[in-house]
Amino acid sequence: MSEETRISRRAAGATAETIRQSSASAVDDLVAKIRSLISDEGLKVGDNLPTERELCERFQASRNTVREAMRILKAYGIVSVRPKVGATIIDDRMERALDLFAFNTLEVSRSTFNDIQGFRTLLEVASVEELFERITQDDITDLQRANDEMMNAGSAVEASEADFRFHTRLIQVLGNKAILDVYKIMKPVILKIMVRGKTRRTFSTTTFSEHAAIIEALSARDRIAYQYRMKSHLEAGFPHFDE
Amino acid sequence: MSEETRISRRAAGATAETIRQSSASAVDDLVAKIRSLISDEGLKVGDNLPTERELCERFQASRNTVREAMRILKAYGIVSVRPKVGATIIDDRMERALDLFAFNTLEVSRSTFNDIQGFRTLLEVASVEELFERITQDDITDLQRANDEMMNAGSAVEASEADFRFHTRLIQVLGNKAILDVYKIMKPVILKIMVRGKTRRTFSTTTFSEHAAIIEALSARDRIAYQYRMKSHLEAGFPHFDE
DNA sequence: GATAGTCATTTGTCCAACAAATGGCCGAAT
DNA sequence: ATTCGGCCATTTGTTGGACAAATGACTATC
Repeated sequence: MSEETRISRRAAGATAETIRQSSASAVDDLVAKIRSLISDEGLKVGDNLPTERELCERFQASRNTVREAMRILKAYGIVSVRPKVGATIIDDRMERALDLFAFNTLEVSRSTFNDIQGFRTLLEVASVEELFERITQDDITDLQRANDEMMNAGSAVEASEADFRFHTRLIQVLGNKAILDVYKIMKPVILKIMVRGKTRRTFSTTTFSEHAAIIEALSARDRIAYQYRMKSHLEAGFPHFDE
Repeated sequence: MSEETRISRRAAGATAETIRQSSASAVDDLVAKIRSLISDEGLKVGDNLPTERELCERFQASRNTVREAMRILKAYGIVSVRPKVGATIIDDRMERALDLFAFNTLEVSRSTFNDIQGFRTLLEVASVEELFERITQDDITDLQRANDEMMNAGSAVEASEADFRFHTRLIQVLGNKAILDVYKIMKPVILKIMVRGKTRRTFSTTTFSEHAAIIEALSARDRIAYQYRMKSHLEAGFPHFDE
């Protein structure tokens, strides 16, 4: 490296130092600056940030620094970055916040079972009005397919995956991203609950007909039957968790 | 750059490709690998990760890739990085989850508002049976206290905190930890929704009487009145989010 | 008009160097 | 012997530059 280049680099560093908003690192400053940029320019979900190289110029930072800042914004669910397209503003903060809890899957205790199944009862049974208001024939077809896949699964684990897919598909009908995210986050625990005390055979007999009965109630637009059958279905695993 | 260096780089890239766990980016893979490392080695809070350069060697990645991965882990509240000391394992995930929404840059979008309030309607309105089954005089007393505190709050922010306390106390009646945790995670978003289009005065007039009416319905064990009033209360902020 | 190919742009990864921070070591002063 | 200050080695922080890979846009061809 030539001497003059080194000097100019040092000078650039000193300049950045004086401009620096806080005493934090250059990356953290950059995150703050990009945040300001978003609010100052009034950027909304769907809009694009400047390219990385433009951000380098604008804020006098190297591209690696910009990239580390972008990684933070990505981790926060603020932007989605794609090659050629650039950084698009999104709002996945809720999903990210919930993600943080999916890190550890501990043993499922009786009380955890009660809490999770109680939660699911609220989401899948108490939501009956919204559910019946929105459900279409396509939804019912998908539910039937998931149930068939569960019956034909090769193992208990595969079957429980299909079982979960059935319930997720039902939640999806509500059209509420926050609820769907929460449901997905609970997946590891729900899977554990599903396989507990069951064999591959149980899925293709008992569980399959319970699902079929639920689908039938949905088709017939029979709220009472739906609520009764879903509630019973969710309580079915209860005896396996006495502790 | 010499020709042989270029070739070796290309070869290294190919090797990484074959080893790569998923089809995701090298950084995402590295995050997964470091997480595996943490659980495989049984590392606990307070322990240190290998240095960045050691991670480079171990996982055949460049230092920039390692650093971007570390930024993600930092953003997730899994590690704390200090010069000379290195990356120490921490557990700030809960705190980080709450921080996510304090990220003021992004306004609460209309769709987020709809999702969150829809979720809350499910939790606070559709849970009416369970709620009325469990609620005691002590619960009602606490609700009244929270409502009084909201009226006497010194600022809109303080009032919204009390407002949130009121609703959290209600959720608490359900006795379901999973639901309560999820509600707490949503706190920052809910707070934003609460202050939207409101002044300190609004809290001590409109919001206060809405809460009072809800408490009255709870005391009178009037399910229908409770559901109607809570639903209206949750929908009150709706006009402020037309976009 | 549809389609396959190329081209340019943008992100993704790598490398090498130096700056800055800091824990630990060593020596001097008391 | 102990304490304090300064030096040193180690580690993270930042920079610049190069090339690979992905992909949207444009163009030529049929």
